[in-house]
Amino acid sequence: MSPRDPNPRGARRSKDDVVDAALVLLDRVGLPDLSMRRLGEELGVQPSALYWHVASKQELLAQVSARILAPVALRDGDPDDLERAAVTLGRRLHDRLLAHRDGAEVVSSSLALGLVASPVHDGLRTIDDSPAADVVADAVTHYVVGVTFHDQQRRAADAWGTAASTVALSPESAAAPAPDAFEAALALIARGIAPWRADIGRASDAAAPGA
Amino acid sequence: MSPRDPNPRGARRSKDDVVDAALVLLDRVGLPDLSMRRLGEELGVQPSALYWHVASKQELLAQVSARILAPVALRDGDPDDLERAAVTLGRRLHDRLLAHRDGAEVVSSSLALGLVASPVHDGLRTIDDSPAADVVADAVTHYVVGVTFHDQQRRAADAWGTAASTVALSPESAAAPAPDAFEAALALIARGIAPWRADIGRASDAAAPGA
DNA sequence: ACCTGAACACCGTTCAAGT
DNA sequence: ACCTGAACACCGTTCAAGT
Repeated sequence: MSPRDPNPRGARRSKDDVVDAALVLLDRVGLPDLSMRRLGEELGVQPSALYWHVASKQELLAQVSARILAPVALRDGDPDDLERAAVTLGRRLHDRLLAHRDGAEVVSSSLALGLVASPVHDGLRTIDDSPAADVVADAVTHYVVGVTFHDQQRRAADAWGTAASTVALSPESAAAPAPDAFEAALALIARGIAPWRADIGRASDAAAPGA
Repeated sequence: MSPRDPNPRGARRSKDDVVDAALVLLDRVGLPDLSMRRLGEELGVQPSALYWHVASKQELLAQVSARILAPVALRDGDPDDLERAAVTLGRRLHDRLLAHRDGAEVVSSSLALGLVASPVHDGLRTIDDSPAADVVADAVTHYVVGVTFHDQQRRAADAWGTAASTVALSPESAAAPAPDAFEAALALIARGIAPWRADIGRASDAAAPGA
């Protein structure tokens, strides 16, 4: 019951245990309160012990990001044209980010640091190996992550009274677009970019001359 | 010359001085090293003195964000149709974020917390007061901020060797789209969404029944 | 009006040493 | 192989008190 010493006998932890605990703790306390010390406490271990399992907090968060993103991957039965696959992956990414507290912020920085692979890019590349796939993936990923990050931060701020400052807020906090606006924008981004295969980025070196 | 006591006589600081110094320090050391203690040192003042000028570090960063974003605003001579104005503002936002170290990260969180106004939203709303303007502004803002954040983080990581981990990187670090791809994507996002005025978000309450 | 000094309650990370 | 204990070098913020 007590948070200290939940593992009184030799029961050692694996790296997976550490990542699991981090994800659970993230959902309970949020990213700002997810510290190595707090996580150690949760696992009944000194903070320094965590550094046997992971090289740094950033690496730990990258593992957490990978867990969050795993179900986004393209699967059997998904559309196989660029435009519709982009919408499917974007919607799935959105769902996954919303499924965990501060999910968008955690994933955003792991993605930016290149410590986790982007499932949208990976998925769309299997459908279309032209540079257009990356451009669509960029647009969809940044839109979805941006909207979700904004949304989650606002919720957190509203919850803990940080709101009402420089910017005049409408009562409902003006936040994210309504669900149908999100869906519509996602579809339009994909529709706007996907069909456009002209020489987007001849800057890429001669990689796939045949395609 | 010495960083301590550059203000030996009574010379007191204004809030503007503090924000100015924060922006200069940001450019020199980057966001991770921009601490209240370091900033106090730079101003020849105890860290606690800063709290007379700003309520919190977050508020300080919001002021810094406002300075960064100020020149993005729509001005005379700018296009007055939604699609072209969106591209102009997006390009301008990109330039401003790139003009300061970690600009995208600083602005991103101030924007998400609602502590600074979005110049893209404000600008486009003067052109078109339908909900479509907000949807275009969302897409453009999140795309530009996302791409720039990604780009700046990768540069920083590459510079200080954090790269080469989980994800296989191409030698050139695969980073942001080539400049022309960025331009193209921005144009396509605007072109994809702007013309689409159908009932995006009837969720918004009856605000502008005539328009 | 603006600032000092001291304190509170924290951080991530390293590293010798233990089992 | 996995962990402890102690330390290093920091954080943001508060608050009485000074001028």
